[in-house]
Amino acid sequence: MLSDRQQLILNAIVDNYIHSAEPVGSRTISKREGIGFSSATIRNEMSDLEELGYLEQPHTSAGRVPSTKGYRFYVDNLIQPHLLDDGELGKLKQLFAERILHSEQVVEYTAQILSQLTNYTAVVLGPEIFEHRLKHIQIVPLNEQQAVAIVVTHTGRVENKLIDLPEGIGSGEIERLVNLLNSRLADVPLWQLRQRLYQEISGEMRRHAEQYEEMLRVLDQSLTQEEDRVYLRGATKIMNQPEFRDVDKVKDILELLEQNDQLLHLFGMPADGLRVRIGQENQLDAIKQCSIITTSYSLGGKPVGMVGILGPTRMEYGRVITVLNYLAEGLSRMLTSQFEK
Amino acid sequence: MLSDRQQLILNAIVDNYIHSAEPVGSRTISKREGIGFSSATIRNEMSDLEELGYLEQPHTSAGRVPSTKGYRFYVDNLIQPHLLDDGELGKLKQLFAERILHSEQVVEYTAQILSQLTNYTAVVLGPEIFEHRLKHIQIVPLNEQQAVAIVVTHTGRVENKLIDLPEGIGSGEIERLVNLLNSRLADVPLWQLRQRLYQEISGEMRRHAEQYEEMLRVLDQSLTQEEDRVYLRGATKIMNQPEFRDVDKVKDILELLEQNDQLLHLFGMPADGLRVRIGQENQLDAIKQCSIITTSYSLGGKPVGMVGILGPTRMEYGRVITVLNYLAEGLSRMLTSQFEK
DNA sequence: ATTTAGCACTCGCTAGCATGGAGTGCTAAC
DNA sequence: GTTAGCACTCCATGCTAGCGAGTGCTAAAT
Repeated sequence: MLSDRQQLILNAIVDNYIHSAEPVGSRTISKREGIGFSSATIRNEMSDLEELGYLEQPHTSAGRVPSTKGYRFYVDNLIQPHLLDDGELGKLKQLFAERILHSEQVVEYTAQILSQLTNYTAVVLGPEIFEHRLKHIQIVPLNEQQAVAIVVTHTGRVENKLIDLPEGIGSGEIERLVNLLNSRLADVPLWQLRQRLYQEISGEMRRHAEQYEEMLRVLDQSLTQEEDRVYLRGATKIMNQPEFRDVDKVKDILELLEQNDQLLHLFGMPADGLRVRIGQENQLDAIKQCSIITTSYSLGGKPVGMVGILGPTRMEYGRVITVLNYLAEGLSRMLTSQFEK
Repeated sequence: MLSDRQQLILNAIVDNYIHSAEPVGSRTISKREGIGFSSATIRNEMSDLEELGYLEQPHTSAGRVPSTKGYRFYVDNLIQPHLLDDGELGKLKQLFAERILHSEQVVEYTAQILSQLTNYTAVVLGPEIFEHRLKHIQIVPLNEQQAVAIVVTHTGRVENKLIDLPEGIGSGEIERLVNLLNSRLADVPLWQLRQRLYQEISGEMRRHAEQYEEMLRVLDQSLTQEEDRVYLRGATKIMNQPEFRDVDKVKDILELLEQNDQLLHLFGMPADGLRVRIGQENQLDAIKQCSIITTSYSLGGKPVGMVGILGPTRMEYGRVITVLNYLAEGLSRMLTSQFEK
């Protein structure tokens, strides 16, 4: 375990490096407020910290830079709560003040504001809607062969999909089907829909089994359009960082961000709650010099979506975590209130 | 006007520069197939072409590079039709073979393929739907105050919007309203909808004027969500170009591409048909070293959307134009057939 | 009159070298 | 245990020389 003084020095080094982006030397630290030691003492401690793996030296006779392990210790033990100023708080509060908006739109704005406020790349995953309850099903025939199937949830979310109509089905039959489905399946949570659909159609409607199959497939698909849930904002912010003045590095990262499925993978949730992945801890080579911070927002205590930040390892962890927590809480509150209606 | 030989040489220089990205010297040209002159002769011609403004010299004792005026002449007079190979044609044909897809999805894939095939950034604007005819209107109440308004067009496009319900309106009334609207407004093109809505409600329903106002506003808005029509793919491709190895240049461009409204402005249509904007011809500083090629696709002869490419001024104009034309034609055909159903 | 060979000249690019400065590591003194 | 002092390392910067690609001009060739 690190001594108090080692922690003090490590903290100072990380703080300094986060803001200067330059390797920090012993003299810089010894001059800092709250550090009462000479540069020589600091040098000795730095040497120890390097040996322990918390610091790295780009080359002999350069200052020290935190290693992944160093950042990890900083994030886990040293980080201090960051207070938001009035301007920041104002922006955040405003976001949740809008009343007539689909939850998807709020999520989109969240990504926007998150990126603006932190100056890093923001990724937000829209809420999974399995908990949403069915409000209305509609099938609108377009011609003899095709129709649009529409599902409305009680939160006002609308999903639609083009479907093939079974041969020879009449508009009357479609209407009967829709009425049946609406009367039997109203208020059923979407995740139960599939199962319930099978139950309900066991009776009189059995003879049209194939068309229900089609319906099932459509509903299934319209509820699992995961890719559309990814909102990415401020992808170019990474270029503001001095350590990313190299096109090749930036290119790898931006190419990654262009792929929705990769984003879903990077920011998708195994864990709920705050999660910080620092530099080398990331699997993908392209972002081994980046950190990803994510946290989940929830609906009735159950995590349904994610807000996250991608930035350089040299990131303002304290600030970002504060903002993320604030937004996740806000989204959770908003979703929950929308749900109780 | 340029002499035949000057045109021949200009053509050779542009072709060479497009592929090498290096200033081209007189010897390079004199060695080319089909050019029977010594480097000294070429040098004299180059000197003339520079004086006329078609070429530029990065510095004395460097080769020549086409100026904007040079590219312009090349595009307008020298470009030769480019033939697509089997692999490219296959990809293109496959795109339009899918049957059960919303036109929006086809447009999205178009952007993808366009970028893949050209290795430049692709922008496609989804079709304006003012010509689409109304198939179905639905209002689904969520609670006492809110409802979702849904508009389905005869092409299967679905638009929806959360709306506030007028105080004290009953579900019976809503149903009557929806039935009325559907019976009176079916098959009306969306651009007439607003006007027709006013006509139809003149009679018995007049007393609920405010709620129709609300409806009107909603329909209006849901039909003018222009920003959502922009599909951008391959934004990072610009980084493959040797002249964009500088983060600052790339940053300006990518920041521009992040803004949907700017894209709409850059690729939006004043003109129908092919349009090439080369380098300095562009208004925005960020893309003064880029070229934008756009063409429109249409529905029944009337342009409704755009496909476009953004690349370096040193772009493979011939190839890009061929691919763009092919895709625009394909989209037009697809839309038109979808419309006739 | 046009084309071409020849040659001096220009200019960017690279390698090599000296210099300065920031920072370390070690040692000896406090 | 802490600190002052000092030699040492290594990067960054600036300078210079040499190289090479390419030009522009002139004079000779067609």
